[in-house]
Amino acid sequence: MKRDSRLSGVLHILLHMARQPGPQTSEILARAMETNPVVVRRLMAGLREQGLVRSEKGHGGGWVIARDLERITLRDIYEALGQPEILALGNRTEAPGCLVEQAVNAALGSAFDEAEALLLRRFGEVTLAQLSADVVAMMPDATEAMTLENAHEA
Amino acid sequence: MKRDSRLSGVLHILLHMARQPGPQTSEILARAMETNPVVVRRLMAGLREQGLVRSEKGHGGGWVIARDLERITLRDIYEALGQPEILALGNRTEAPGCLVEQAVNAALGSAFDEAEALLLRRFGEVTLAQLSADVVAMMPDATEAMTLENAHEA
DNA sequence: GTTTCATGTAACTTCAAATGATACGTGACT
DNA sequence: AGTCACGTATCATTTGAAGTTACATGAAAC
Repeated sequence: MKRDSRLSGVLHILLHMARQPGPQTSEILARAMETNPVVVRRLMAGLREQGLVRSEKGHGGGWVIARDLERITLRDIYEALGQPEILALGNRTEAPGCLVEQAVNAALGSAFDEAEALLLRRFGEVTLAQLSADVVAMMPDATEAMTLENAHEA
Repeated sequence: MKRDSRLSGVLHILLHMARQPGPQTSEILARAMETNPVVVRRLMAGLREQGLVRSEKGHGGGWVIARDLERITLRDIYEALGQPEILALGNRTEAPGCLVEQAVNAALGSAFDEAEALLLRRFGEVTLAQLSADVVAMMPDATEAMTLENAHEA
């Protein structure tokens, strides 16, 4: 099964936006992601509804982050994406009549729930500001002037 | 995408087998699972290779559990299934050149790894014997004589 | 006001992997 | 020999993400 990379993708977009002043177009962001502008808009639509970003049409339009980076957690973003399925594993039947299957569901279900809860807790602890600082920390001095245009040329 | 229910399914099969003496055919087990005998054989193939179950052809043939229930953990079974993907979420690119994406991968990746490790640890702590005891504990006295044939009629 | 730019969205295609089903071969028991 | 049951290849179905095309809407530039 192909893994859902929407969270990964949208974080990539947001961190690039955070490093650039002014609005960024879907076109530019899509090039950075090596994908399609429509994919970018689709990803960002949920974030806009939650007030995390704003978009403007026409000349000089594009996307801007609408909240302090310190006040946006990965969990906020995850939820704005519509809370995609976290686990690839699941129970066969949700409400089985068979007692055996009920016992299986109970055992697996609690393990699944714990793993999901752990991940969501982690997401809630990480802000965009931290991630953005991580990027700077990873940069050799020479690349601190890295721009959106050359970031993906290597 | 649809969640992978192989672990759930194979546990259901094994617990039914544990409650019945003698070999069970794929045909019988498939009826209990409301699926196809071929699906059962496919699920069980990995378990056989790991020595968790044995199969015999011909008259009187079928599947039997080949190890003490106390000595089979959910993790053993998970691994016998070929260690299916646990998380539905993942990184967009595995080895990105872009520093921004590297930072995203590092942050998400460690959270993903922790969640997977938690689930695998849980799996390692649960044995088939415990699950089988859970089933009995869930049964009203009247149903303790439940058989494979009537377990799914309700 | 018309052109240009950029988003908003619907509709379609592609892709991957589990699941389901059919068919046929192999080996074992009667 | 015949029947039973597993072993396995092959194909169809299903589901949702991802990619693409097309066109409408609205804003700025001219």
